[in-house]
Amino acid sequence: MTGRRPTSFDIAALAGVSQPTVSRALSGNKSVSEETRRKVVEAAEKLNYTVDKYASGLRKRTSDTLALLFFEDPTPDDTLINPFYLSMLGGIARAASARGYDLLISIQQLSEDWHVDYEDSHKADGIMLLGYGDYLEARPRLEQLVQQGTHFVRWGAAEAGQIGTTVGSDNGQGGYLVGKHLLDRGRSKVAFLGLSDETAPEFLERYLGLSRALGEEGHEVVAAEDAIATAESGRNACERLLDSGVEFDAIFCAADIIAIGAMKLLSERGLKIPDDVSVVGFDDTIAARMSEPALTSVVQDTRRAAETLVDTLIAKIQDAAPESVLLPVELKVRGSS
Amino acid sequence: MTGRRPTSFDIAALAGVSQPTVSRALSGNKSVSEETRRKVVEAAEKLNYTVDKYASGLRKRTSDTLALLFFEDPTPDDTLINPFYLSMLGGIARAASARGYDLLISIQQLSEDWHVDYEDSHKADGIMLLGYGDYLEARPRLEQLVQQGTHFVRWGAAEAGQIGTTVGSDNGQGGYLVGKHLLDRGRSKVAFLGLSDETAPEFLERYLGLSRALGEEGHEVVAAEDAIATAESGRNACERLLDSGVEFDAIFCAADIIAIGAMKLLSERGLKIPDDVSVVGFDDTIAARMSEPALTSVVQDTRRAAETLVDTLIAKIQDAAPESVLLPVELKVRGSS
DNA sequence: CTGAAAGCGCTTACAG
DNA sequence: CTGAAAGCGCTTACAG
Repeated sequence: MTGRRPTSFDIAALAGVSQPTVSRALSGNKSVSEETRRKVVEAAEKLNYTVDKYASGLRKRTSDTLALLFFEDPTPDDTLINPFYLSMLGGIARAASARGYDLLISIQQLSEDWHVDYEDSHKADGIMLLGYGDYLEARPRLEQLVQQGTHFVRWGAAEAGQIGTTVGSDNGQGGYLVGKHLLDRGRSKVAFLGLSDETAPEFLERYLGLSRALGEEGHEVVAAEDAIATAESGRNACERLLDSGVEFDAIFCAADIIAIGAMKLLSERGLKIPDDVSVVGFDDTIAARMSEPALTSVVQDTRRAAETLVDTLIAKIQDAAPESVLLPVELKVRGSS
Repeated sequence: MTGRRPTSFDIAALAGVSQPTVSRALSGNKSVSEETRRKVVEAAEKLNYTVDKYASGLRKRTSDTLALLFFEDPTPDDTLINPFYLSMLGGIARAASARGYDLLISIQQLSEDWHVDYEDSHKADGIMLLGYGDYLEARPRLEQLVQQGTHFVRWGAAEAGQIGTTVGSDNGQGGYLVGKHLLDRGRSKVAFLGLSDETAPEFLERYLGLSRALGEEGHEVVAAEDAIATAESGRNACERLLDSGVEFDAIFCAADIIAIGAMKLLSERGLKIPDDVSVVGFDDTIAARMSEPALTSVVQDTRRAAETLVDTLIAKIQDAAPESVLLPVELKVRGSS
């Protein structure tokens, strides 16, 4: 550091006003005259002054910071964050910044004691939870957050009975669109790769949506193999599906990354996509668009999702008690179906 | 929010000691007796107390926070961060956390006035710069950082003449390994997709490494088409390459994501990979491993890169003046070559 | 090994 | 519209 940082007293001296006036001028306080504000801003620029976040945070009792907690999928091999969550990062960072908040990031294991951090130690005014998978395991912790009055918003399944405020895509509608589309294409023996129980509520909603669409035409899901959001897991699930001998003419994967693994196995086994099997994913990631053939997928509006998440959290911080939000999705049909 | 947060005075009262002793006990100060520390820790746990980051930061004049600045590639269409940088995020977050630092994130446009932030306003003790592409444009800003005494470490090209401390992969060695490998496979008419000028020093190093390997056998790069790190750009560059009529039997793409786009175009044009054209990428992303055929690529050790970046920055913060670091790379041969 | 005192750099009533 | 005063919750010399 070239000398010490300038403080508001240095600015005050240079501008010929008192120190509190510097604070008022720079925070946009209405009562400061334009003339005074101009002098202060000029002095601040000259000395390259910025308000000390820690002093200001201590006094105001707010941090102007949001925390983003990524929860890792419990992958056996490596520690991986679902690419879709990662793709939301940019939008969240931008949205937070546009609204005057800094963004603190942390990667968490579901097993860790994450509830006592961040807002408790006054690092953030509120918390966003992303990629939180296992509903049952985390339930007590979410309840504790609610009880402590912590401001938080969860990304994920937004169905009734969820704890706290949630922002998420309309997963049920997504699954339903996929079912309708496959039926349109003359495919009625649809298998599902993903989790279809309460441990992964988003995947479950997608499954139920598919099931509903098929049911309307008198069909049902012919098979469901468990897969978590990794290509490896998708590949293995697809292998179990093939080995089970169940007949199918389409596969709906609960995430693109699962579909990527499944498609790779299918082509290794000599199956043609979409002639022998239609494949559909969810998330519309880059990998999906670039696969061969390009993957039909359910699009979530990442930018809007990110903004909604941030805005909802800020509303909570301001005690506005916002509702949970369900964002519309869209089906993007490509070569794989 | 259930009442006000407890302070160190509350803990002191409960533990029957003075407030400074609470601070000492919790910060691990050696002079506190074990007996006293135990009482304090017990009281702190009982009241769910954590040290206020803002008060502590103000007093200590350090923030125990690192800032990570992502620079977006100037994509024409959408705002995208190179997937490779995103893949480093997890490792960086974990490494920072393991060393007792919080991590602040920001997405930046190269054009913005990013130097006056973060350390200036005392939000972070140091800054990591990732995905910084245009060397020439950013040079004056980096020089200003150095001049201001800001603690920062850059990820990227680590060749001589770079400003400040840099941590990066041995891109030259990577390009060289690719050249050798292609020659081994009997391919000598190698085209390059990426940038091969100073605006993208990492890409340039990869290009030069390839060129050196080919040169040792009396060959040279047959063509170089500009591409930035997006699939779209890779596709376009590959199209220009094909349309140029230049003969080639291999393509080295400066990033996997470029290769993904190029491979897609090649197969649309009916070219077989690797029979007609070998394709090699750089970064070893998931998309590369999952493409059809799987992409030969240069592997950067992401975890080690992330840890080295964080450790180097912490060393700088502690005024240890660390050297720039060049990390070894490895070639992962797969079906595409 | 522990306590009393000072002060980090701000913001916000309180006066005028 | 502006200034003098107090205080946010800690950490760190300074004593003892």
